[in-house]
Amino acid sequence: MRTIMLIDMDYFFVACEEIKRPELKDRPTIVGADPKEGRGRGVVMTCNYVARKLGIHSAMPISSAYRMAPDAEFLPMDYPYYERKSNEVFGIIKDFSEKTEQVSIDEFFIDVSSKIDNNKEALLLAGKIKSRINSEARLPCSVGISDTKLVAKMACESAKPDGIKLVGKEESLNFIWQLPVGELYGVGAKTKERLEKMGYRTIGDLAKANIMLLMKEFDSFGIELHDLSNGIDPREVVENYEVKSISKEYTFDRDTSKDEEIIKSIRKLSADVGKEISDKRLSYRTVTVKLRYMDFIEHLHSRSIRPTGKSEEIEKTAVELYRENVEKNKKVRKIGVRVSGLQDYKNQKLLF
DNA sequence: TCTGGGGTCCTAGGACCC
DNA sequence: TCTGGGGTCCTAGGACCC
Repeated sequence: MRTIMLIDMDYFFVACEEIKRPELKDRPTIVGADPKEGRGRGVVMTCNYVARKLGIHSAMPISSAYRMAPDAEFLPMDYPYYERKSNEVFGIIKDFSEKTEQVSIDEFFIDVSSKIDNNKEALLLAGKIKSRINSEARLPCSVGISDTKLVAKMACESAKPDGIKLVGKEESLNFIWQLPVGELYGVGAKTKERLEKMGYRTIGDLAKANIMLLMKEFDSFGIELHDLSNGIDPREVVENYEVKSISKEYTFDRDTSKDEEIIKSIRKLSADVGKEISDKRLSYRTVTVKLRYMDFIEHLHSRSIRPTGKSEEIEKTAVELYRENVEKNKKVRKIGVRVSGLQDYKNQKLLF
């Protein structure tokens, strides 16, 4: 029997800030875009539970949050700091098993099958991990435990905040079947809508659906939906080492069609991406420029070149792609630069 | 009311090669 | 009159996750 835990940090970015300034714990605190007196264009990344009580939540436009709580503490992202805290947490987790996986900056899987014999021991171990993260990294987290990644993840959701929830193999179907279909991992807004139109409201409805019908609507994704909704999820906990792409994006304060302004941003973004490429000693093959226009329509334009680690090539290619493709009659809202086709520069050198 | 930034994976058509 | 088949790479778009 497998036992997998998902450890998910509670309101991570703000919790990190609260370490530096404990007084924030009693105040609504938001990490995200600069609200600019309500004119800011970004969103809320995370907020603490004091802010949530006021109706604020992640992904909400920062201007709405500002309107709801103008006196809240609005903090900018300090990504390098959060990354350090994330690594600290991952280091603690790795003490408990060799089978670990970082899912995102604030989520980690750990397979503890070989460390425990029963549910009681699993809960005990989860408590130990949680309290070490609490005392050493000084951060709150929640833990979901089950025999699959899928159910561990969903159990964790219901454990939040600051909780531990174990869903045994026997109860796992009952547990997920009562949940709305949109809660299934991998089902987003679009798929949810299509599923509801087909008459499936809960994950249980989906589980009992005719697989042929699902395949007709979703092709191979239909099989996946059928499996997941029936608790079938053989995915292992595996640490994923290599990065596939690196990107930087920037949203203008106001939509613009000024070439100089846009190209200036492309240069800045290219330099930032280039810095990361050289810090990580990588080479890249493909440069992509992303343009989001004022109507929110997005276009990607990419070009593959000879593998290189040179920062200047990013800028040169990105500016070319922009000039060749930009739609002159529409203002640009957001610009992005991405590189992919990454390889260790060391290995790459052998090719020349 | 207005809608970020950083990622991953999948699909599909066309080019190109054998 | 009918115009291969398979594999891989490139580009673009879309859905999803945190």
